[in-house]
Amino acid sequence: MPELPEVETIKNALERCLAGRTFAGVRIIDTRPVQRLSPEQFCNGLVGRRIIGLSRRGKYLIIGLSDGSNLIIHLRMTGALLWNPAEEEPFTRLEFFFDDGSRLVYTDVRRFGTMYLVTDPTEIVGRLGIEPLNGRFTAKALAGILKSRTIPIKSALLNQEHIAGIGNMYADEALFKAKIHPLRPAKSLTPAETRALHGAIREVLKKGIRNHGASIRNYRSPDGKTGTAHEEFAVAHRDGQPCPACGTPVARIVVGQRGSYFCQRCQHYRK
DNA sequence: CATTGTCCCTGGAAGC
DNA sequence: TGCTTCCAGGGACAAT
Repeated sequence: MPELPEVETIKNALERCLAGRTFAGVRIIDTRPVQRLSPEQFCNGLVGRRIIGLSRRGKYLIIGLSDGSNLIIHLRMTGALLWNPAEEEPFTRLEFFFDDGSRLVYTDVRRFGTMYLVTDPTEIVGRLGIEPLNGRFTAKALAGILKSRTIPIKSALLNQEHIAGIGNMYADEALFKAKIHPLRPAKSLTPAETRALHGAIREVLKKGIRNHGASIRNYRSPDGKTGTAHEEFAVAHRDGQPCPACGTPVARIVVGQRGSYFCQRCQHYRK
């Protein structure tokens, strides 16, 4: 499941592949991912445009084009972008062809992924909250986000309108690192806990990027490889395995309809 | 406004 | 072995 570190990894890899290339064609096998535009409008808007640069906002990948428009892609759960795959990829939904004969293949088993072609990116990403790796995301900023909210802290971290890019895996990892129970009301965190969580969020995301993302399910980087971040997860998707800190088996509960992994001992429910 | 619930989608796992 | 049912989950949207 691509979250911030996975999308950042994809962006970095695709930058090297795509920079300066011009779209020569688009093959839409499944129209579902293409939002707002007809397949014809989508193709016509891309063909002939050169790629200026790539960026990321939350879990969205933004590909800037020479005419000022932007191709914005969200991979949701199982979307993947593969650069010049050697073999035919299963679940291919769409293919982009470039002027030099290279191609970018979009696969998505569950067909939840979306793509947009817009002039103004804020149309799509304008509602997103603060970037957690931006310097403006301080412990104080986090405190401001949490102070009035009664929802479980885990749910608050997953709300993209508060903080952009944290998904299920990294929320669990950050809460473990800060020793906070996922069900604690967001507003109940002490200043010390808020500072710990702020640092933990930044650390787990940076570590995820260093390890080129986590491959819990279908995530692959554009070269087809899997990341290694999941190998160093403490609790995420590790129910029953020993907590790296105390050895207690990792527990799984459901918080806001999402499976949540944590250590009942290290993340004891206080207050 | 804040919060909760439903839906989308499909392969793989679990159950019978 | 083979069929059926359940589950995962980001985010849009509706309901409360």
